Amino acid sequence: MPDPAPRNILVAVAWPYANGPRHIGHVAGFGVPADVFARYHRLRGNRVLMVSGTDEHGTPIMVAADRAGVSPRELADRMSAVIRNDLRDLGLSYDLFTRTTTKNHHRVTQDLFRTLYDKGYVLERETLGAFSATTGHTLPDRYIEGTCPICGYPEARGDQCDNCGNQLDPTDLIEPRSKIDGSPPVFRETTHFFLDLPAFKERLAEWIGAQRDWRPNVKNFSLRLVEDLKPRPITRDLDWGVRIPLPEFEGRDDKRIYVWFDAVIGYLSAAVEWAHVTGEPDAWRDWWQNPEAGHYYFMGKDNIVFHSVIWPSMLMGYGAGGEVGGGEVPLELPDDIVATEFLTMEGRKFSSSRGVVIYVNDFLSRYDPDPLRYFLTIAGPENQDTDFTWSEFVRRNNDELVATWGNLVNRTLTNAHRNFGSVPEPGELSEADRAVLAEVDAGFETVGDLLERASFKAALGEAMALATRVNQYVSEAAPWALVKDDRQRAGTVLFVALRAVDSLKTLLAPFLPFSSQAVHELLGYEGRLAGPLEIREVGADDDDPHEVLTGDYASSVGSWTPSALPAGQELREPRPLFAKLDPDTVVEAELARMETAADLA
RNA sequence: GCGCGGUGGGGGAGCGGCCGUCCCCGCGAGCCUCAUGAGCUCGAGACCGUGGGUUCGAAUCCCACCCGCGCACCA
Repeated sequence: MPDPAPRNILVAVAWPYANGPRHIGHVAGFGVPADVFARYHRLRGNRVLMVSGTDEHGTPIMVAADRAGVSPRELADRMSAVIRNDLRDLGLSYDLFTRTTTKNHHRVTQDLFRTLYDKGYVLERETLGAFSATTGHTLPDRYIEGTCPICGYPEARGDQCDNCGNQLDPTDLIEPRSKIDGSPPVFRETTHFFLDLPAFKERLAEWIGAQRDWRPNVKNFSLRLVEDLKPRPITRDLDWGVRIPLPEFEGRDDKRIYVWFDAVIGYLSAAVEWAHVTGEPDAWRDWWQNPEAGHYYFMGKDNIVFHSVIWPSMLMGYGAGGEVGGGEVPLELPDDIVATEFLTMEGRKFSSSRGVVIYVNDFLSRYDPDPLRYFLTIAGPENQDTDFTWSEFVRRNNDELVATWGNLVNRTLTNAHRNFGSVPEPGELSEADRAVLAEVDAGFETVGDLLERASFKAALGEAMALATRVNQYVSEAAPWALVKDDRQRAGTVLFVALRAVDSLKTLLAPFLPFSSQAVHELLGYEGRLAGPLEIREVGADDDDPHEVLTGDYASSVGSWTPSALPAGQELREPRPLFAKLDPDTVVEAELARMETAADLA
């Protein structure tokens, strides 16, 4: 297929909040789909910039820090490192995974705030706020509980009563108390800045209405939100967050920018930081100020509003303006907002506090990353909520990954390695030989088209169907029988099968990067398909040293093409790609582990 | 109230005629034996949530109801 000119693709991945380790539901939502998409586009020859980082400001981190007896900064440092390691171990190929506590991020956030303020999109309003009596900080509604004035339920939250379902205001609660320390909250007038969302209503409605490719849930939900927009606060009474860049707030420790506001700006600030780190400080503009670039955002469905309404409003309001933008070309709006539904755990909602959870690092301490990536793609919540069960995980691993793909690789390589030692020299190809190769080659088109459209489940299913197709070919051609009396023909069949496996390795590489690398090596290639990922320290020149997750993926760029495996290439000693799991022991052990955690919680 | 969904035993796709069709499993039978007891072939199994309607024709469009999930000042 003729390749069009390379496109610049921004893969903007939701920022995991650093108040604790992330669980597999989180990475099912933002991480794995985004990584599959980014890896595919690199293979396709496009210039990918995949950015994200840990989201480290706000009340929940202060609360968690308090509980742990450390400062917010210390807690954020600790959790950021844990999350960074988890994402690396899962093989999420960020070009830059940074943090919101960097100088660069604060600078970019302040520029956005300042510019929106100067252009009149920031309003100042008096509101009645709830404060912790002990710390004086803003107490978010969900951290206040008390007796519901409607149904008398004693543990109603400040925003809603879980018993009768009515929306509440924290001032409605009878005997309100802080969920953090039990003290009664103090209500008082406070001044905050608000983002004037209604100012963008018409432009948002027109822009969202014109979208053709968004998933229906995202588009309809967003259109509905736009009908009823209210100004939204962008500051809080805290001392942990980005400082408000206005003269009257200089040196003041009582107000900060609201964490959600700085978190969404991370997509931009991380791109700016990436450009700085790579030594081409303006390179980020190739994505952000380039109308030809594609901007793709990945998140769980609970985050849609920020990406389809609020962040676009901020971008529209900022326009070309500000110190960072430079005043000439407006910043690009999202092209697609890929929101994933929710994953549940053995029929229950994930809940860290109730022990219904499986953390990424815990999972990866016992199982390999590719089976998890496989499960989360083939059985994940792409279009509707789905349930993670251990028995289904084991089944998918054993009956699909091991039996179809792992076995194909193993039987093909074993036959070839044992009988020939290297890729056999083929004779003339038969019709069946050419047919199977043509079908696999066509996969680069079909799987690629599905990936373009973010249909990950279908794309992986298609690639797996091709593996089944090659299994059929191998069964029919039976090279193990041929080798006894027609060595030439056996060699031809194995040559065809090896080429098919080599192509499938590429087709599966976005989904299963670790095992595709293994196949690459077994086939006798040197070097890496992509990566490796690395954690390294940057920012020393800016007096702001911090660790980031990054990697060099240049080797994979443009290799989305059918195999050209040369005859004569030495094969390595085959070994199984995936571990088969014992259903009984795994399911029993994991369910017991979950029950123990739930009992402790 | 609004949005998304409800498809053989499990999980999904299909979203006006080719459809009760397709995919991954499970189940039954057979073939093969190179391969991690893996692979290949054939078969049984469904009132497409329920009730209405539109249409020459509906899983697919409309209405009502039932069930599940979600719904911004939480991050």
